[in-house]
Amino acid sequence: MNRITTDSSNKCSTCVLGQFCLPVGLSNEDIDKVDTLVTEKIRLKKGDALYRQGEPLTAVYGIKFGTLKTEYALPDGREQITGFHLPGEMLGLDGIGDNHYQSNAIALEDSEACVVRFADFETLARQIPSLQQQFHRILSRELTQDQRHLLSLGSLRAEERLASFLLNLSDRLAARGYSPVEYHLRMSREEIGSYLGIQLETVSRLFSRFTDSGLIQIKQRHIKLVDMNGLLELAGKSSAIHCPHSA
Amino acid sequence: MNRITTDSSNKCSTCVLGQFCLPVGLSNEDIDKVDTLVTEKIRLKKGDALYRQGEPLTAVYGIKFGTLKTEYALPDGREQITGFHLPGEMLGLDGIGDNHYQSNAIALEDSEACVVRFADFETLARQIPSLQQQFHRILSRELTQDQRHLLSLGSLRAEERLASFLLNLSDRLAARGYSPVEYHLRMSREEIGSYLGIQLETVSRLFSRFTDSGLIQIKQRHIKLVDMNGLLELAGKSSAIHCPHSA
DNA sequence: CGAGCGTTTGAAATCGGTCAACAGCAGTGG
DNA sequence: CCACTGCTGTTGACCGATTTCAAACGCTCG
Repeated sequence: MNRITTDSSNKCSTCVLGQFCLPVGLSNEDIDKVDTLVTEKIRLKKGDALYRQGEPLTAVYGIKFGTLKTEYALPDGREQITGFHLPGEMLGLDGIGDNHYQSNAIALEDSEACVVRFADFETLARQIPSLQQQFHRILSRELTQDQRHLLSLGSLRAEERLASFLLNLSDRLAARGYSPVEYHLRMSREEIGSYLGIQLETVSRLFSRFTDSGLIQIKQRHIKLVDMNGLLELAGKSSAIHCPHSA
Repeated sequence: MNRITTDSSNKCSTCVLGQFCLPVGLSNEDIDKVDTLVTEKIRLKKGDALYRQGEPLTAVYGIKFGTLKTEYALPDGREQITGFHLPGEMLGLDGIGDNHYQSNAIALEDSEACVVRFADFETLARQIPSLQQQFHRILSRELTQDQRHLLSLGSLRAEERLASFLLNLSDRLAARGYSPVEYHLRMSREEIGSYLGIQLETVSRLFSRFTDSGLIQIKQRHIKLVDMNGLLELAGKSSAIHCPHSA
């Protein structure tokens, strides 16, 4: 991981991710102020940590590009992946509570994160109401996302969990301009399993089953959602656990 | 449920829950300002909803006394309880993201909640840095709490989940001045099961097993934690999923 | 006192986990 | 260019924790 200073071509004011990230709803003038806050970026290679459990919080982060996972590790070796994070999403928010990050954030591919120095950010948020509001919305949606995840782990069967996971990814990628039906899984079967509270073998078996049922095609980590309605019926026989999210 | 106007004897400035709620870290002068914001309370009878999924958000709430649960309902009838909430904790935060509450908040016993009109709150938070900071901390801790819950549902066995649930309650009650070893469960076996992602029969069986092992004594919903260390070992063979929380 | 939950307990069924073998592909170095 | 090695993913067989189904009990509240 290495820190780089943001050059002028690389500011929030020109970032296409503005619609997902902090600048939502800000005037150009206000975005310029945010630019003064975000003067640094961190480049991560696959496997690098953006931050680790226990480190003091100095900043929160916006993902510029790439994919990260956040995970909790238990002393006995087990670990739980609590989220996969795409460009425009914010990371490090769980560290605000006691000024130390609560989880590890690890890059699943080469990635880059914008550094938002948190103390400065709070000051600026007091001056720009819509920045403050957007930050509250982001935190709140993070809560909603986690609660949907809880619903998945607590109430759905393995099959349903995997289907809604695939649809959730699909939606989030689509919102970012990627194909909703065909994409690359940046995470291993084991990581998917951890996220969904099932074993990697079960993930693999389900992928095979979904393929046999004509729901998906999958080759390595390249997946194609063939029968969206079928997946929807599996996942959300119930509700749209996968749908809204980052606005 | 009925709304009542806060009388002067019932303000944040005199509330013993200040140490858990919004006023943490505020000067007396600033707390007075918060008082002007919280002019109303809602009294709930057991079973009443403080808010329901889909209702527009107008306020967030601080629990004055009582116990609430928050739950997600799936169209097919299944539901997931995402949290049990004690005095001093804030509710409704998941509604900030899109201005509509995402879950139902239901009283498990007669309870009372302080109404924090959200728009006014954001305005005041811009004027009082430590209020803003405390709000961020509360949101962030809520995230941490949910992530611990995810860890529980995703990585622990039924036995471990129940043990850490009991210890988590114990800690939170202790922080509020109640006995950490003996308390009243406000929720049914079914609600515990929903929260932990297991069936009510499993909860019941585990209580019996814990009793036989000399870990607890339980009569109806009155529970006594006899062997804390034993429970700790079960729950947190791994880590202290139950420990920190609301500061 | 009776109705109706909520809870306990047992027995049978099952989903998913565990263990194990193997296949596929990627990277390394001869 | 081709073994060699290691990691990731697939598949099978068996096992077991938890669920499901069912029956009975005992509070609690009208």
